[in-house]
Amino acid sequence: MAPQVHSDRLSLPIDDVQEQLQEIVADSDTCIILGETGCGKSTQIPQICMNLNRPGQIAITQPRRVAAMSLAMRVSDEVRSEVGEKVGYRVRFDAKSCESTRIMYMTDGMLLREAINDGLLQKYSVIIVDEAHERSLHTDVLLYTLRLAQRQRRAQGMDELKIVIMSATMNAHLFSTYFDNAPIYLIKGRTFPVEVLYAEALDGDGSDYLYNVLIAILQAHEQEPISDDILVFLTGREEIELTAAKLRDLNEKLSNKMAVYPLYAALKTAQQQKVFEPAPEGERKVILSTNIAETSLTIPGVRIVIDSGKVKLKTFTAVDGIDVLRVERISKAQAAQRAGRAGRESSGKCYRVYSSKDYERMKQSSIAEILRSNLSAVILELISMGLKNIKSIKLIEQPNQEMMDSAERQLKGLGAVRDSKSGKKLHLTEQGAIMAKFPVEPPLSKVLLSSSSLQCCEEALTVVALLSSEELFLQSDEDSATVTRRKVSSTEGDHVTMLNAYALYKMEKNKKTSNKQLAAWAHECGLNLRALTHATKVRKQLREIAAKEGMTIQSCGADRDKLRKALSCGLFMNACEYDNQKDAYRLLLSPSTLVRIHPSSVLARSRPAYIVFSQLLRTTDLYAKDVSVIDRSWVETAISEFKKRK
DNA sequence: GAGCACTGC
Repeated sequence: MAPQVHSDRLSLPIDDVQEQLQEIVADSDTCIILGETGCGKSTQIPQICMNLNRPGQIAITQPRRVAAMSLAMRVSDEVRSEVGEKVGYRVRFDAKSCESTRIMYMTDGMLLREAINDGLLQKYSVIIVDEAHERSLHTDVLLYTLRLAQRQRRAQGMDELKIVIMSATMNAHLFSTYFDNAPIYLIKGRTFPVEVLYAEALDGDGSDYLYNVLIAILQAHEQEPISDDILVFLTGREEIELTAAKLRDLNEKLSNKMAVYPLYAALKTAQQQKVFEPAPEGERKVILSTNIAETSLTIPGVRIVIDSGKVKLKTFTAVDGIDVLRVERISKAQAAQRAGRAGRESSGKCYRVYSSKDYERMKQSSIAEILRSNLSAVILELISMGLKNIKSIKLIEQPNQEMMDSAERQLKGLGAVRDSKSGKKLHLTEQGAIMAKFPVEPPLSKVLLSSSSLQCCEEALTVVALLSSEELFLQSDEDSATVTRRKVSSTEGDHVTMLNAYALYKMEKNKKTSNKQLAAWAHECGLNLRALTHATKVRKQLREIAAKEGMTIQSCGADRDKLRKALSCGLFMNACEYDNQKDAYRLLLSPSTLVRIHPSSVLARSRPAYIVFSQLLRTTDLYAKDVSVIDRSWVETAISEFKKRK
């Protein structure tokens, strides 16, 4: 029986194939469903699965929170119940569900967390992985754990775990191969044609793309109907603000005006929301965006896309353990995704600010996140799920051996895992088991763990929560911000400075000022309120885990040495010694690496003999971010033991 | 004295 289609929802391409889909899902333990944006798969497939009437919940995962929540609301409407009843959602810090919830929308990271407690995912009969083509780190790791869970449940004669993978029509063979040649079913999409135009004259010229993009904007503005909004893809905040300023200048001389809107994640929420408002009468909306507009935000009214062909990408290099952030060429798949943003509501146009030959030279698809990330958290999670032999890990695309070794080395150094007597297997240590419970990078879990015995857990929780959030201090020229910065600054380093700023925020919040007043206060102080509220939630979650794991939660009061000792325990691999001759720092574990303190640090102008930092990033130079002064003796033992093992 | 793309637990 085909599910009932309510008359108050618009017809979808998927409606014509409901019965075939139900058959496919019923007949195969794993299947791949391909469909372009707008075909209705994210709302309809879970309902089709529900009609199979199997016991257990149906989970459908999304890479982003907002998508999980809004899809749950839409489908609740369709089945005529309130969110949290038949259809619910679960994301970090927020959930709506009850005993009788059948369909659960959730982030893939959330399901992965659940898998740490129950590797067999027994409460679910069907798990649908949506947007699998995005290949987020969480999606890829989840696919691996699902494959394991399905096999183990089968081997133990338990209820079958049905897996449905949903993806756009790219690299489908990867998913199919990974799941024993699972059948692929294609749903036709409903998108509008987008005309693609190349800048052939720019063949091979990558030198001044920003200037070329500016010209393309002006050209499009001159030629295209004024009612068509323009979405421009650039790489980062700095060039977006620069281009915005130039366009506003040029505007003075134009008869048809442009309304320019910058758009990037670090932008204040209120300013982000401006892109959804209509432009002033008679003006054309021009949105200058990072790739936040590629998937996370859809802006209505866009009919013209201008694509720089560039993206800023972070890549982890295993040999030296350094994250590199740099501007790179996008892939063909990414170019298609960007162009597609012009055809959401009607036909559109995409100006590519590069030649068709340059396009041909692009990679077919982008390098998946799992191939360019530090894998220590992933490996720790898998080991805590019961995996003993990390050589047996088979991800959908396998990171190279250096990446795996680097993760193993880091985890051993932190005391989270150790070799078995035979040397073939890895054992989770007692510490490691607790570390895996915290949703933070392993070095930071180690900081938390160490803080328990060093009697400074309250402080460590705050610092780790802040390190898991956005940048705390905003760049601000206002005097009031400089005053605040000076007030909270500590000669002990950035971590204690963050702690002081957080204390200031808590004091202000206790005055019970309204949210509006709090925002005004934060702006005045040059503090990022979004970071502070997020850190507050993270801190609460971490504190609950710490309590549950039986850790001692105490405050060190004014004795911040204890906090810096705890930081040293988790971050000892990032300990540095000052080199007078080079006027730079050398990593104790890799003395040939020269590091500088990032100019945003409170220690940028001082030269303490020994430091630890929480992040190393190569941009124009190799910079240590979030730096604390330490005593060499605090890291001595850990360093020498690490060297011995090597 | 330089700027951190984007998600997520």
